[in-house]
Amino acid sequence: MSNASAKKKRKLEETVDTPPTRVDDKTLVLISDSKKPKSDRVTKLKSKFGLLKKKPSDFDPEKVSCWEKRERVPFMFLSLAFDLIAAESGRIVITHILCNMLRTVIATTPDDLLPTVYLAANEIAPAHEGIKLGMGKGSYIIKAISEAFGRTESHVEQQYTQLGDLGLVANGSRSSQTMIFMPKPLTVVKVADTLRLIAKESGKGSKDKKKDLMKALLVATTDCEPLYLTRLLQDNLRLGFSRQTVLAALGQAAVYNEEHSKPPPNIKNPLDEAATIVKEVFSMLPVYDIIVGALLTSGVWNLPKTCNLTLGVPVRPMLAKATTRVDLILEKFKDTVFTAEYKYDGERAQIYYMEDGTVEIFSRHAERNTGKYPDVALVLSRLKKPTVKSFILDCEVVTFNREKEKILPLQKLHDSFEEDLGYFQFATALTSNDIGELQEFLKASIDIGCEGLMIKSLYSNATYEPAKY
DNA sequence: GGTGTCTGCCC
DNA sequence: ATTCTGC
DNA sequence: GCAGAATGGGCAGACACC
Repeated sequence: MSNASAKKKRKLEETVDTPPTRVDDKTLVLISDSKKPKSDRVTKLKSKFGLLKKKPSDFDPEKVSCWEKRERVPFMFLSLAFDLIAAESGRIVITHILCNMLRTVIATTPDDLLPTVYLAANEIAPAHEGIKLGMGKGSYIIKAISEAFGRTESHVEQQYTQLGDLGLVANGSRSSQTMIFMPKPLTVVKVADTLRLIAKESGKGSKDKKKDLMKALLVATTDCEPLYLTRLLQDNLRLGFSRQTVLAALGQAAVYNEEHSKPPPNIKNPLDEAATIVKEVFSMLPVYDIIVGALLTSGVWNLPKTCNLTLGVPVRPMLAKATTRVDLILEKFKDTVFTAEYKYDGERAQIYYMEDGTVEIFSRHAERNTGKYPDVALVLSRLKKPTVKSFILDCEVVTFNREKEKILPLQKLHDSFEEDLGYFQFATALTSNDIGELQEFLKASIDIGCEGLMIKSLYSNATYEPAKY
């Protein structure tokens, strides 16, 4: 994170406004409103939000919020929190800010916790639902910005090249413009909902509709909102934190707002523990909707009871670590039995077979690939032994020339499936700690077009650990 | 309807 | 996927 | 060692545009 210094610099640039450029004749030219009084609300919020930076133990949500209980959380509040984070580079402080921000939302308008979490993580829907904004980071957003703020596209583009951040361009464009009437303040839900609307738009003319929805949001922004809205639209918050940090902050926030249960007595550090729980739970069931819901109704400490591996919702697949030397493997696994499998050169596939016979296939990043491999789905239903009612497979899909190539043996430990050469096979594996054998095995894997070996411990620590991302 | 660009996803 | 950075 | 950010090659599907 080359952030600390770069960020500070950006902050400076940010205050250098773009000169009020002449605009194409169809657009109203507006006068700077920087002298005009801001709404009371905003001033009040701005005078208080620095409190978010306090250590969570010294923080009081009641002192920051300046909206009524159950009232929709202003997008300004989130933006100000982002602004505070922008000046920080250490993740501990960033987590505190996020934690306090989330606590404030829980304390005032718990219904808004879910959209707030989504925006903070810069996501719009569970990964496996495949709901994407679908307009990249450039051209269409540039269009929206130029239309919303009355600039020419080429002007925006030029500023973009100069500043290297469309968010700053948006901020600059906005601040030298004034509104005929104050727009209705944006709320967190409004932004989150609109992002979904943008994502849902598809087909002919959809790009324009997406652009218009963005424009409508941009037009309603003030202060630092254009910056963060733009970055949210670009799917690139650039604040030095990401999902893991949000999850940790969510867990910590829940500890402070815990009404449901006290931390179990044997827990040393409830904050760390809660953060870990939320992160782990998310890796098993990556759906904020369920986790946030469970968190609010029954608390963090009960999360693991309600949020579990769910058929049809892809877990984050366990990842491998790369190494280039076989001897290092022996060193690492010296006290345990391990196996080496060919590392097939294909695509990761996580396959769910539900009790009703339906099949879902997901990619490494939880994209729904069910329709991509119809043959795989069919073949598994066929080769599954009748006693097996449901299953989850984590495997590699490869293309296979059935005429020329043939892949060999099968191991015995799997007795839930029949193998079928060229359709469904278990990885070629060797269980050995003989360096010579391993070297040879590695070479053999490369010879048939694999990428190397996968090493897996078989006894100690031999669990499936979802990836932490 | 064909072509070209954009976008996102795989590794 | 890899590579780099800060913590 | 971990989390986050930035980067690259290849490719396919979606959409815009002529």
